[in-house]
Amino acid sequence: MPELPEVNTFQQYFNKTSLKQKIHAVQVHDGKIIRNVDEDTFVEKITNRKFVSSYRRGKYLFGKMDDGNHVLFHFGMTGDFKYYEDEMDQPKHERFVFIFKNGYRLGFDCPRKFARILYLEDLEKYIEEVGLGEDALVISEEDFLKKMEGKKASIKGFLLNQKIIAGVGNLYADEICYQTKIHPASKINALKPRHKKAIYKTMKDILTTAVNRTAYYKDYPDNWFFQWRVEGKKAPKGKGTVKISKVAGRTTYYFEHYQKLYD
DNA sequence: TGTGATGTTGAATG
DNA sequence: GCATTCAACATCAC
Repeated sequence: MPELPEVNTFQQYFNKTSLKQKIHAVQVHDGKIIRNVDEDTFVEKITNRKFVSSYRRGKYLFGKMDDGNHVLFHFGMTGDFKYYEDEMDQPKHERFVFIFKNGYRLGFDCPRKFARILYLEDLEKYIEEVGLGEDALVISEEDFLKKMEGKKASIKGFLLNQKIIAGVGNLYADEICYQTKIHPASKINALKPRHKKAIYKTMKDILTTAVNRTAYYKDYPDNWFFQWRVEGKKAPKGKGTVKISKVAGRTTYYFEHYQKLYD
């Protein structure tokens, strides 16, 4: 489930469990998700190092090691960390694991192998190459509005584009559209300034709330859209029923008439 | 059994 | 060249 709030929770978990401990060994069970170096290099570069800090930008989490190099964790759709001691607790789809000197392990679990792990010697260069946008919780309103200038794409496509702003994924994009009463297929160039400002503010509010609640869906406010992600489900107060369609190539849920289409 | 799923990429399209 | 869309990636659950 890793969008910005989830990755933020992973980061806290990583910081709490895995910083400042010497990495005694690295075991790779399936090297396919390590994208830029081979397994042996990965193991060699990380063994005997320790993580000293972490940096999150959007859905990307960078672990900084004591030699200044980084490991990038991108969780794809199903990536997850698990810190454990007993080998019996190894997650089912663990792809690699860091074994610390104290005997504990940080496993990287990922059923679908959409995650990508990179060993990086130049963090800035990598971010530049990928063209990764500013973090959705960091970007200023001014910059956000500037990014919208001249864009004709759907608002949902805009929010999902990690090169523009980093961190919003499919579920939170739908949530933002719902809370601003804007149809996700609305064109950016058809939106009024007040709509654009509302989208910015709502995005920040939603992400901040989600982060504060550790991305735990069950703790989200009752009036959020998450619970309505069921096609045909009836909503109270004349919002109609939930519609499902494809916008920007992704499955999209919304209230057809309640959320106005600007085209 | 077939279909689609919280993400990203590079190729294809307009 | 630019902005945008789409199929592909690998596996599991319904």
